[in-house]
Amino acid sequence: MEKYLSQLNEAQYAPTVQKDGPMIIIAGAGSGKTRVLTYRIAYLMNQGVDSFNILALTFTNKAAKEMKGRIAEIVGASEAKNLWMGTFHSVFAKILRFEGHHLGYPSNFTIYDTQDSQKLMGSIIREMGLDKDLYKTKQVYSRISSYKNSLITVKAYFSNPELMEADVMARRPKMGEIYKTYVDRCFKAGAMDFDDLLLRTNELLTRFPQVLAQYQDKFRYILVDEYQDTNHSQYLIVRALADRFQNICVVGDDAQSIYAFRGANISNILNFQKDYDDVKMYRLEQNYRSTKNIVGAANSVIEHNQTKLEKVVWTANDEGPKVQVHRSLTDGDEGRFVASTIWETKMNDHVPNSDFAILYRTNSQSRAMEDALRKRDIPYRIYGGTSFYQRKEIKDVIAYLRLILNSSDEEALKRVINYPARGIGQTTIDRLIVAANSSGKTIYSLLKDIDSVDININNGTKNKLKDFVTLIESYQVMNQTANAFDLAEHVTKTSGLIKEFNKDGTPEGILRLENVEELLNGIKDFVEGQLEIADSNDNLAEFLEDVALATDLDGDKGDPDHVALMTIHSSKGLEFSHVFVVGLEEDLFPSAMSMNTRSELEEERRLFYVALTRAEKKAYLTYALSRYRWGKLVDSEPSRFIEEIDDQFLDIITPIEERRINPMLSADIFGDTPPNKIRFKKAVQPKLQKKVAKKKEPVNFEISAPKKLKKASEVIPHEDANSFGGELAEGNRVKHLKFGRGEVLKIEGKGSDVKAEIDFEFGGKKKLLLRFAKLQLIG
DNA sequence: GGGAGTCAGGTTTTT
DNA sequence: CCTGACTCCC
Repeated sequence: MEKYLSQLNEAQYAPTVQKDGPMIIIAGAGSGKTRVLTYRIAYLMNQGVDSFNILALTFTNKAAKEMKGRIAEIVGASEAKNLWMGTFHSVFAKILRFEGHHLGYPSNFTIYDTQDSQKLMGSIIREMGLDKDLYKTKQVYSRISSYKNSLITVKAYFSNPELMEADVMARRPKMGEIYKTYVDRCFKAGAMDFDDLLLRTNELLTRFPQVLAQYQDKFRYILVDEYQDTNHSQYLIVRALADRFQNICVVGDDAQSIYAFRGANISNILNFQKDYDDVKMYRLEQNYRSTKNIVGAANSVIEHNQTKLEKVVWTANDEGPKVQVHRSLTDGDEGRFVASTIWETKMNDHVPNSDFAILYRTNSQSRAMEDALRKRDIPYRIYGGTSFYQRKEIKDVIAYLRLILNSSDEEALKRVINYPARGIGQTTIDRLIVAANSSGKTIYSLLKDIDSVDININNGTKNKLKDFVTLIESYQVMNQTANAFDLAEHVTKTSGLIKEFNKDGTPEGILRLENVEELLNGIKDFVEGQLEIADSNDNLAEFLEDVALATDLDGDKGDPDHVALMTIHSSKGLEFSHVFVVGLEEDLFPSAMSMNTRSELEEERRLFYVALTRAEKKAYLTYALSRYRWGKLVDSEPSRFIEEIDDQFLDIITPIEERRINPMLSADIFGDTPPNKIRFKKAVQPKLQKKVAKKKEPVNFEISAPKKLKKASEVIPHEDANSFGGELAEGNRVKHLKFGRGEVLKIEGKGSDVKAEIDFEFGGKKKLLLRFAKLQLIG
C-alpha cells in the first residue's frame, strides 16, 4: 500500500488518506482523480474497512470495472469482488431486484429503455385520441423524465398547480393524465424505465425506513465520481444513504458538467458543503495529462463562463505543440484532413491508432470521418451512437427473452406478437390493449385465457393467439432448466426470427444475421462468465439487466488498436494523446438548440472544455466552411469557441491546396485581420462550393453498392481528354488540378479503362480513370 | 391482415 | 440522407 501512496502528490495524498467524514474533491481535468478514488478505496480496505461496506458510484460501468481491476491489483481480487461499484442505474437496479417487492414490483421486472418508453407514450397518446403534433412523443418523454428526476410523482404533479398551469400554457393540458397512464402501464407491465430506477429507489428509501437503515448500515463508505453530473434524484439517494455515517466522498469538476439536459444539477456540487457538517474540501489543480498549450487553451475558454468555482488548473508538463486550428471546405474535406493527419503522424512518430480520438458534437458527424478513415485503411471504432443492443434485430431477440422472463412486459409483447408475421394484426392488438386497460389485466393474461374474454376477435385469430401463447410457454418451460444461451439460440431458431432475417438475401440481411450471432456469442460469454461465479440457471435476468444498462463504452471487443470516434459527451473521463475536435461551427458546436440562454451556452462551453482537455500531447480543432446536413450543403461559420481561445496557444493552418485553388482565402488568412477573427463564409465563391459538393461523391465509391458507381464518374473531371498517354507508372508523382500533388500507388485495367490509384495530399486516396483525369507528371 | 410504395420529418448530447 | 409512419391494393 505504501508503495502506491508514494505515487501521489501532496494534493492527491490528503484526500486519499482521509478515512472518515464528508469530503469533496474538486478535481480539474487530468488531475488524477481516478487515481485518488482508486487508492482511496484501497486505502480504506487497508485500514480495516470491510469491502462489503463500500459503495462507489461511477459514471460508466466501464470506469467501475477498470477501477475495480486496479483495486484488485492492490488488495487482491477476492476482496475487490465484494465492492459495490457501478453506475447509479446499475447499482440501484440490483438493489431494486432485492427490494422491489416492497413497492409491488416483481424481482424480474423489465427495464424499459428510451425506445420502449417512447413507444409506450406514443401509444398512450394515440389511445387517448390526442393530437400527436401537439403531444410530440419526444417532448412528452423528456417532460415526464424531468418530472421523475425532480421527484415529482404523479401525485405531486396533481397537487402542484404551477406545474399543471405550465403544461396548460404549453398547450398540453393532458400531460398529467398521460403521465399517470404511463406510470400505471409501466407498473402493470412490471417495468421500470431509466428514471424509475432512481425514483423508485428514492421511494423505497423514504417509505421503508428499515430498508433505508439496512443499506445505510451496509454502505458505510460512499464515493461518488462525476458528482457534477448527478441529478436531483441521485442527489437524494446519496444523501439518504450517507446520512447515518456521513462518510461521503464526492469527486467532480464543475467545469465539466455537461449533462444538464438530462437533469444534472450543477448546484449539487456547488452546494455540497452546505449539505453536511464539517465538510473537508480538496482541490486537485495540477494537470498531469496535457501540455501547457492545451491546458492554457482550455483555461482561456472556460474563463468565459460566469458560473464556476474558482480553480486554477496548471501543469508542469512540456509546452508541447500549439493547438492546431484547421479549416476545411466541406465535412468531407474535414474528414480527409483528419485521416491524412492521423496517417502522417503514424508514419512519422510511429504511434498506434489507439492514440487518436475524433470527437464530435453530434453522432451524425461520424459518417464523414468514417469514410475518410476507411479510405486510408485506418482501423477505427465508433463508440456510442446506435449501440449494438439498439439494433432492430437485436431488440427483437431481446424482446422474446424479456417476454419469457416477464410476460407482463407490454412493450416486448407488442414487439414480437406479430414478428415474424403470424397473422395477428394491429386491429387485434388494439382491441387487446383496450380490453387490458379496462379490465386491469395484462395483455398476456388475457391471451392465456382468450376464450373466456369477451372481445371482438374471430376464432381464426384467437387460434393464432393461442399458438403464440403456446410458443412463449414452451420457452418459459425451457427457461426453467436451460441456460440463457441455449434458450436464446432455441428462440431465434424456432420463433422464425432467423428465417425472417434470412429471407432477404441482401447484405443488410446478412449483417443482421451476423449481429444475432454476435448476440448469441455474447450471451454464451456471459453464461460462461456467470458459471464461474455462481451455478445458477437464472442468468437470463442478469444478462437482460446488463443489456438494458450497457453503454457502448463498456464492452471493448475486437482489435484494441483503433482510432476512437465518439461524441464529446461519451469521451468524458477518457484521454488520448492526439485529439481531433471536429465540426467547430456555429449552430453545430455550440449547438443551435443551446443558444437560447446563457446557461445553455455555458454548458456548451464546458463541453468544449471537456473535449479539449481529453488531449495529452496534441489537439486539433477543425471546422468546415460548408457541411452536408440532411443531404444538403449548408454554409457554416467558425465556432465562437475558437475565437475565445487565447491566440498564444493556437496555430492556425490553412491547407496549401486550398490557398492555391482560391487565392482570396490566402489573402484573408495572411492579411492584417487576426486569422481567427475572420468570418470566412463570404470569402467562398459559390462556384467553388459546387465543385466541392461533387467531391462528396467519391466517398461512396469503394464501399457502396454497385449502383452508385455510376455516380462516381461524374466526379472525375472529364471536361478534357487526358493530357498524357500510358507512360504513367507506379511510384510516379503527379499533380491534379483539384486534389493537388499525389503519388501513384497502383495502375490497373487496360485500354480506355486504365485506372490509377493515387494518394493525394488534398483529398486522400482516389482511383481515377486516366482517360478522364487531367494529371500532370511532376519531378 | 400483409406488403410494397410514398411521404413528411427529423439531429443535440445519454443512463 | 435516413427512418418511421401512412396509404393503398392484394
